[in-house]
Amino acid sequence: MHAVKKKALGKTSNSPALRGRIWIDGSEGTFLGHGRVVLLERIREYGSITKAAKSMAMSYRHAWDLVDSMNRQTKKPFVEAVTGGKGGGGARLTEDGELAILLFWKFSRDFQVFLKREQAKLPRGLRLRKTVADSE
Amino acid sequence: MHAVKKKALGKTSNSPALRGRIWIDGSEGTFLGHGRVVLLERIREYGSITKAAKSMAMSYRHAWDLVDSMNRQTKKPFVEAVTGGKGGGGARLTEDGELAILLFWKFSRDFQVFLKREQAKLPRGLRLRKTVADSE
DNA sequence: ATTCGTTATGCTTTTCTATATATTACGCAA
DNA sequence: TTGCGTAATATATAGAAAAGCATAACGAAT
Repeated sequence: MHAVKKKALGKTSNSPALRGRIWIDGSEGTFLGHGRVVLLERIREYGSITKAAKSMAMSYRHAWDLVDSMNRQTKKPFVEAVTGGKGGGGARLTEDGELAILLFWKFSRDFQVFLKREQAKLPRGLRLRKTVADSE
Repeated sequence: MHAVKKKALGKTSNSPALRGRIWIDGSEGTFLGHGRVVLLERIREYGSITKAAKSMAMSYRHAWDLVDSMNRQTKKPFVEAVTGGKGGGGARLTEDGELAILLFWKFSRDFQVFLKREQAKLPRGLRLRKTVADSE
């Protein structure tokens, strides 16, 4: 990471950063979230839950549970898997899964815009303590 | 472990719900979040970290850690505590703490508005499965 | 029939967080 | 001086989530 130095560091305090997370809920609770959507993208890319999980440093068990959770909550599944056969099988992203990805990223982009706007609204009143790391 | 589950009503609607959480970050990570702000309010109400924690079913240890984390990251502390004395001591919310509460709730209200607007934008395309009646 | 890589599934272990418990310090008041 | 209720701090326990591990089923290719 490259730190941009604009002026000499004086006694000015940091401006706090806004952060957030968003989800789409279904009948069992979480239905779509950042991690799940990335997982869907990786499944599309690799055609395999195993490879998708590995590419995210996630256990296969966890990845499978997430896929199963999504499939249980949709009328039409996002991922269709086959066992056995050429290459041992694999998994495929359905058209609905594709749309889900688009839907969530749209939501996510809107959210980032929201955070940026809120950031701009922050009053100068709130003074945070500086850190050593901020000096480099 | 009981097999009794909350009876699910047969919903005919399948519109997904949007959910989210927001935080304000400081030099050590989380600085302000929903739980921390409620804690500040309770400290103001009870004048005691112990009573505030109890009112939230939160361990004193955890509450103290949160207060300490906020105080470490602000230039001027949000909570001032005194040990010993009449009643054994207590804790008091500072003016900056008061402003922090207002600031966060404003952020939080804006976020709720955002979620409502996003909800309205949701396409009818995404079909979720209806709440599953117990088949056991 | 054997091999192969993946899905699917159960069980165990690790990890992280918060709770629970215990102890000391504190200072006013009786 | 003693008692009281709180702050402050250390250590231990519990619960949940994820990872790790083991194993069976599967079906095309060889």
